[in-house]
Amino acid sequence: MSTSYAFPRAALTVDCVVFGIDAEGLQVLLVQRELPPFRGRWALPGGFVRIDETLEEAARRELEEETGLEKVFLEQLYTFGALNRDPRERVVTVAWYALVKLSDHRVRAATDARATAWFRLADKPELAFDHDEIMRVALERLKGKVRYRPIGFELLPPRFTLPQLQHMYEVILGHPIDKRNFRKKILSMDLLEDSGELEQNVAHRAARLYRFDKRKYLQLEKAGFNFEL
Amino acid sequence: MSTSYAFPRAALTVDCVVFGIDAEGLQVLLVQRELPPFRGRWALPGGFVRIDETLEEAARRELEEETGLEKVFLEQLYTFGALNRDPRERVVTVAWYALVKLSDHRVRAATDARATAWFRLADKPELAFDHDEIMRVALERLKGKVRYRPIGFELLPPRFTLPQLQHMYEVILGHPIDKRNFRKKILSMDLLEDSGELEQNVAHRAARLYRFDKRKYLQLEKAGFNFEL
DNA sequence: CCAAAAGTGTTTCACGTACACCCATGC
DNA sequence: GCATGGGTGTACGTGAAACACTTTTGG
Repeated sequence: MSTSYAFPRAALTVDCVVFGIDAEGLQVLLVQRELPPFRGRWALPGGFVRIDETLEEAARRELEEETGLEKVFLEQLYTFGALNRDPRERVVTVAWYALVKLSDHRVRAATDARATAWFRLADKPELAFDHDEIMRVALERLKGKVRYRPIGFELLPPRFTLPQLQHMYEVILGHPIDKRNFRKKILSMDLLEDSGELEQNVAHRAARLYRFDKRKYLQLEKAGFNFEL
Repeated sequence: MSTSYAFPRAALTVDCVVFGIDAEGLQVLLVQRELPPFRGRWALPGGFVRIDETLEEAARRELEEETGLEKVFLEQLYTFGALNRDPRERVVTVAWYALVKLSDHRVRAATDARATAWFRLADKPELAFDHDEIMRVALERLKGKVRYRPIGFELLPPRFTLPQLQHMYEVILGHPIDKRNFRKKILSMDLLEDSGELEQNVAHRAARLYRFDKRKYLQLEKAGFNFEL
């Protein structure tokens, strides 16, 4: 590093890939651009990093401003710095991915009037900038990480059934899982607490509701335990 | 994103954690700072990103300028943006980690006269800025990734012995590995090509030299194969 | 011939995988 | 009573882990 830096500087932004899940599969939260470039196109929520906020603060602020989401699970994904990823000027973006409980956020609740919507991955439109590429990387990361870290629970409500949990893994990993083997494995980790209650309003036998015991997971992790599949 | 960006901008840098390995264990390549802040302290090689180069180009350029290293294995690590990580002003750094074949780079070969040196992880000095933190994250990443991606070969010469390979894993993972089980497993992957030649100048039975067959690995990977431990 | 490290097989046990039927509920 | 999905157990095979001695080479 040299002492001063009188050269032109790249602009710095954050962008967030927000995943949710429901019976139809994985969904992403997008916002519609009101201004050029890519006016009217859908894009990842995001924006410029202010000089007095950290990268994570910027990501959370933009999420809140553009989509109304707060206190979501958020992890840094990758930083994209291709020269012409923004047609206006040099912009480097630090991308993040977020996992939210879709049931809590079905309805738009942002403070401004910007259009935001959930899209199924399958019928998502072509996005502005290099946001399709960012989404691809985010999905890859999610697929990889969900198998060895218990982050999938962030996509489910606080109490969930084993079929819901299994469905979440099937959707993300992209292949069916044997029901008995899945239950055996996940229950053998001893990380799920039986809430004692049952699903309501289903037209068939009601499933038990479980809670993920994060406290116990963190203890086991310290002791060398590794969550897997 | 808004249209223009008249606000003060953070400066953007890259920093590289360069790992090498030898009989004594893992080593990191550091450069000594010639200018304030942290004048005289050791730091990760790195520097400002130019407006007309990508992040990876910047990382490779700085590596070459400061340490003479070229064409090394390089992957993005994480982007650090704490508010006061640089005492002068707001600086966001995109950190990378590199794996090099130490044997090729024992000797300093950079074009400028800056002091650079390899340090064993154990007796590395306290670094400038938040570079200790960056190194910690890099080491964690290396430990995690070496088990499920064949990146460890980047630390070894093109032809290496099985004891060398095993030693590399023992050093990075931090625990001893059973020789017979290790050989059985690594050879069963069918990714090592026997060069037909033997180690030279050793005071004991010479070991066979193998090559990692990257071509075959890439094929198998496409077919769904997963490297593991 | 001694030191030092390379190389080699087998047994055991745990875990992953495959697989089919009964149960509870709402309509 | 029937449709729908929830819930359960076992047998088999593969692969991880534990473990000790012989071989080669240089000094």
